[in-house]
Amino acid sequence: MSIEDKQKLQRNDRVTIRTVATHAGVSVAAVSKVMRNAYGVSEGLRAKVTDAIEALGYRPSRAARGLRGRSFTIGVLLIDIRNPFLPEVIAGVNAVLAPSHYQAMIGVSDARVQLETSLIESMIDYKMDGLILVAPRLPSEIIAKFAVQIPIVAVGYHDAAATAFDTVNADDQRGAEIAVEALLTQGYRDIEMLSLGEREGHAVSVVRQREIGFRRAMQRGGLGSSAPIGKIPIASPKREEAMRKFLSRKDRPRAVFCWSDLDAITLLSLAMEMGVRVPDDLAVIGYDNSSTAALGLVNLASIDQSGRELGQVATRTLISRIEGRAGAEHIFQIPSLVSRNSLSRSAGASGA
Amino acid sequence: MSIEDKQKLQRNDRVTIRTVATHAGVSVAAVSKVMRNAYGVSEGLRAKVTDAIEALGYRPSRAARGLRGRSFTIGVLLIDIRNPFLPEVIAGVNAVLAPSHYQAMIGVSDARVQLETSLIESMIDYKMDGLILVAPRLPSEIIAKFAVQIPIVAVGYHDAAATAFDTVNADDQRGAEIAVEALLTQGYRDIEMLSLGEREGHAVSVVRQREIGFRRAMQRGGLGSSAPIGKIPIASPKREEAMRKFLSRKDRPRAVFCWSDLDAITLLSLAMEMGVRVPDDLAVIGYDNSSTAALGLVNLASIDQSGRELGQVATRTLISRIEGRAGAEHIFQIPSLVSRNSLSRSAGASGA
DNA sequence: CGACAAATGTAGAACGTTCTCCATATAACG
DNA sequence: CGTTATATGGAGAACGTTCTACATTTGTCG
Repeated sequence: MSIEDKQKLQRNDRVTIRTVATHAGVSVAAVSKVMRNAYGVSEGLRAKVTDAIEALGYRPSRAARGLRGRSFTIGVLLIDIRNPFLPEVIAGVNAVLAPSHYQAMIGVSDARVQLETSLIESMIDYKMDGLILVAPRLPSEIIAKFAVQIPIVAVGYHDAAATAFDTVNADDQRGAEIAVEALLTQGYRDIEMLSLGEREGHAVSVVRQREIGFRRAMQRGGLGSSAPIGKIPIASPKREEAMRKFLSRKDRPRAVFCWSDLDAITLLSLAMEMGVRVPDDLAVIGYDNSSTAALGLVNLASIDQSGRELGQVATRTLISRIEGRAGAEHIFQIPSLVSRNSLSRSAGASGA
Repeated sequence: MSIEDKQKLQRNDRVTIRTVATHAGVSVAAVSKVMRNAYGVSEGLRAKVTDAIEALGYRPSRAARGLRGRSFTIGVLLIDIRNPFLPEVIAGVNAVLAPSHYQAMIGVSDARVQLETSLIESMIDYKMDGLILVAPRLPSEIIAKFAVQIPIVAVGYHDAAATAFDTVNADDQRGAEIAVEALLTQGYRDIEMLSLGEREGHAVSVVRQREIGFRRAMQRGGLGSSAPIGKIPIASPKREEAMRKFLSRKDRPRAVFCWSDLDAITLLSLAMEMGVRVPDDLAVIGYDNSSTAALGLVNLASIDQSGRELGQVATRTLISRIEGRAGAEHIFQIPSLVSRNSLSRSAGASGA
């Protein structure tokens, strides 16, 4: 070590890998080896280095790491932070990551394709080790293009044909079927689905999948000819308006399946205001089994897809890919019905 | 440009600042100058460089940037992603950041001090340009220590004496006062607060502040001697249990102020189950004015503190500090009452 | 025309890691 | 003892930026 180096050490207070090396009386390369527990490190060396790290409170710079090797960070991209289902996914991700040396950084795209793209690029530019995209809006080819640069797992994105990236999904078709079957079992025949309007065209989207499942189950139940699907806009003023219109239709169905609890709960609320009794006049099933649905005040039957578990599985899948797995995996989880009063008075709060 | 450089360009496909420089026929330093729009760049040079960037689709590596200078990223630390108030703050942050060249990366600490610390350290190690901590659990001295290394703005953290970092808060004391005043105006005298139990001791926490405001307003109303504050645990089984116990007490108060909508809504729900009529038997005011509170089904009066605005203000404050402001700022916002049926039948859904 | 100032562009040293060789020490074997 | 394998540690070149110091050109003024 030269004299200039020593001087530098004095005035600059940041503890770097070099400080550790000096303190432990070993080379920089040795410290790096210990950090990454690479091959060729003796017990003695390891001990010396670990002690020095401890004593100095050394933390490797992620920026510098990213420049050369891995950054031990995985990026999570959320389409929207307001949908209460998504925080569940995050919780699952964090649960798996907590004991590891990885950390999650989250970006929120607010459903804007451009922001989504630029966030993904940023995460790549940070040299993150992998990405979990939750319900991305981007077309499959684009995601595949990014997947060349960084391991990617998409959650809530139905594209079992993708070869460049993995997908982890609840079986949304099956979920919708389960909802319809439950309504059929209760004796309902006059069933409609309320889906998400506007944009959101791709078949990859969970919403489309639920529509497909809805149609199939209706068909099986002998109601194929009339399986109407209404569209509810996302934006707030129009949204309530569309629901009010639905509720006041005189050919209003006897039962409705909503693509998300978000809509189902608002629908329940408006129904109460307008004097439509649930489930007597109208049975309602939602999707996601959000915590609000479980409230006694709301008591909404819903399809449970455990976002938490989805997050956990996605994280494990991503890590396995980071650590070398080739070949895409496409994982499905089977959702289940949580029966509550909005489906049938007798149902109570018992699970399915 | 040497021959080796040319060869490297061929096999390595990453577009770096060097690629751009070669393509534009200028130096690397020149490109960097244009990127940072630094002093000493002619129109001609700027044009050449911008064209090259455009043509090559160049994106600067954040990792490399972080190593030397700024990374144009700001970190946001959330204590919890499930409280629906927090996404609002994020929305505010993103709104301010969107038109700028900054981006937000979010970390979730799940209220665990250790995870919180390590996330802050990570963000520093990433050379992020600044941090927004939302309702951090860390003591002020620790935050101050971090603030030496990176500009910090704390949101929902009451420490107007802090000199090392800025704070942005809703005036939680005032919010609680407003709630009590509203109850007093409705003629209630028998008022209790339901606060957050367990941990969360510091006076910096919003919860403590609301307790202080509650006590003061009760005192002013001549009810100083009896301003009882109950504690509700966070964890789920005990939480409902405590609320049930509260609701079935025979000396149950006529009105209650809950520290958060989260609790108020569950309370409303249990009240319905147990046959306690709201507001006739029990008036309820919550805090945060979450979207669930606004549902007709719930109809919970609440104190609105606009998380969105808090996020916007915090972001602007942080940026001004990043760009050189010294001296701490401590900003307050005044919350307002949103009156709804849980306070008084006549209230309807009209604002305050 | 000479002297000085201002404007513009460049070279090259950081920044803090990782990781590929390479050097040395030790062990194993005939 | 010489040879070869193996285990251990180190030197030093990347990685892609930023930014200071300097060189060059152009402009201005007496």
